[in-house]
Amino acid sequence: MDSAQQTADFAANGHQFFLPHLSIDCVVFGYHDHQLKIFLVRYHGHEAWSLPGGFIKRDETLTDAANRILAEKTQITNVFLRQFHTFGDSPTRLNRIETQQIHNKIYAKVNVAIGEDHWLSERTLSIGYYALVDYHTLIITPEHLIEEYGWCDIDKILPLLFDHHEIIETALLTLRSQIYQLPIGYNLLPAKFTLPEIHALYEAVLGKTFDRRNFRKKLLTLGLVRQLDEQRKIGAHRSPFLYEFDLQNYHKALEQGAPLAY
Amino acid sequence: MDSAQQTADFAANGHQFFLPHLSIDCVVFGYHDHQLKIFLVRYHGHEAWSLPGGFIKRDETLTDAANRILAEKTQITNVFLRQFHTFGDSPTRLNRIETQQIHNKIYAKVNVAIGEDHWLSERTLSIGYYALVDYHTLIITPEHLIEEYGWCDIDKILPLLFDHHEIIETALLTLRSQIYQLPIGYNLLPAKFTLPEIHALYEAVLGKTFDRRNFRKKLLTLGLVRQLDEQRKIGAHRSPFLYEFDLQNYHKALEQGAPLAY
DNA sequence: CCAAAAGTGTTCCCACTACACCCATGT
DNA sequence: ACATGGGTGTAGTGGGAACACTTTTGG
Repeated sequence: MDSAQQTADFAANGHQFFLPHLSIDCVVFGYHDHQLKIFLVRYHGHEAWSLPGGFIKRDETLTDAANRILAEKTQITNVFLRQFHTFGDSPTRLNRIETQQIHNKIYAKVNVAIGEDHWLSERTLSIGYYALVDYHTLIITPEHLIEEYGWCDIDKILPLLFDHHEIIETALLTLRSQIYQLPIGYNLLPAKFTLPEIHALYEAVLGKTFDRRNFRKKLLTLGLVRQLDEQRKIGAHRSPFLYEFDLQNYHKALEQGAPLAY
Repeated sequence: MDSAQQTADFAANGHQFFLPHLSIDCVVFGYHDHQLKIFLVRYHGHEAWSLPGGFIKRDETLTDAANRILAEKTQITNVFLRQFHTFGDSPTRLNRIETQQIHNKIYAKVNVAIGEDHWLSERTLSIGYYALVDYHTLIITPEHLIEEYGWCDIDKILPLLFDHHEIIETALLTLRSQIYQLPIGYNLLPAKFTLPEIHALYEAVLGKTFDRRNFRKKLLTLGLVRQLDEQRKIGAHRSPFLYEFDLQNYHKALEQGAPLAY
């Protein structure tokens, strides 16, 4: 956990180590209980929530920065992480006073006043990345300024700071359009999963329903999954078979594009 | 045309009006003579060519900046212009000395020395936009520092500064993948065009061949084009029919996505 | 035995594919 | 007449879509 001192240092000297005017925001998608979810944080001094994000070090590549920021906030590494859009149109981001006030409230926690000329008050464009992670493997590294964090259902997104609503909206559209060209699932499901599980995942992500039989046929035809000889006990009902991804075919599909479209 | 004085002023004071660390580069696609082409410029002091680009004003939205930069360089407005990726991984861009030297050579033309601490020597990420324009409507506004400019065949791209090769490569991949979801053509062809023309355009963009009959069938089935009652005289051969886009269906397809895939 | 969830096969149809001959025009 | 390029139709097939009953399991 960052100490108050470290946090205050960042506000005072961060501009020496990080590029100003640019940030990275991560839309972390998880999946649980038939619902697509997004990981959000709430900073001190605000009712509104935010996407986890950070700044780019002056001597670090953009890709490295995105992975580092995600790892810092969630301890997740080696994850599906993709840039999807850069945001620089929002009126809030153009307004220095608004930007200053937002940061000022946050840093009040460590008794740092963010003035109008502070580097954090300057206009900042945000480079959006989205990640697909296993809902369960998320380990949070609480930062000093974060009061609360958690998963939020995709259809019950709370009020957000800046243009984070637009960023989530765009990320979701990107995810939905890329799912037609790329297989997903490997990053959102446990290693072994049942057909109803991956079926419900696709329905949750795309927001529509698919025929069970056709869905299975398609996955097997594409060779994306392999049926195992095991079943899962789910209590009072028939035991579903377990499946696993065929990683060879999966990665081939990732590279070449393999529509799982209906 | 920018005067030498204005250009020198930009180098000296540009950082007051523009955001540092960020630029916009435009990949302008045109189409002519069965070839997909890209508009390139060559700066003073360099053999290598560059994409037309520029900086974002401090009080201007990102979208406005992209349109302004394209308009400044090419006089083109109201064009299909889309952000596709932000580049920040290239070693050249991380290397301050290389960046300084490149700018130094350019600005030698106006007798401005770019030092190691000059704002133009700082690390800059580039936001890539691609545009589709009519090859013939391009009117160049020669800038003081530009020695040469012109269209370059997509498969004969010359040596380029920075990571512009990677930017073009990514733009082309984006164009090719989006053509499967979005109709193009309206921005690359004259208002009235023949079937062989749009057919050859698709072949040039996607780098493969399509059956003439199936291609026409698909376009008409989708309702993207309308056959007109006119023909074009093309000299010693049979006169082809003219077609025009059905803008209503065209825009519907742009919003909803309409694969023109084979 | 009942409720809840999972497993499974067939038919239809449309859209993609492949394919070749005739027509118009200018020289 | 001929060379060049443009126009046009049909038949086959494979993949997506629609559709309902049976099996398992625990209570």
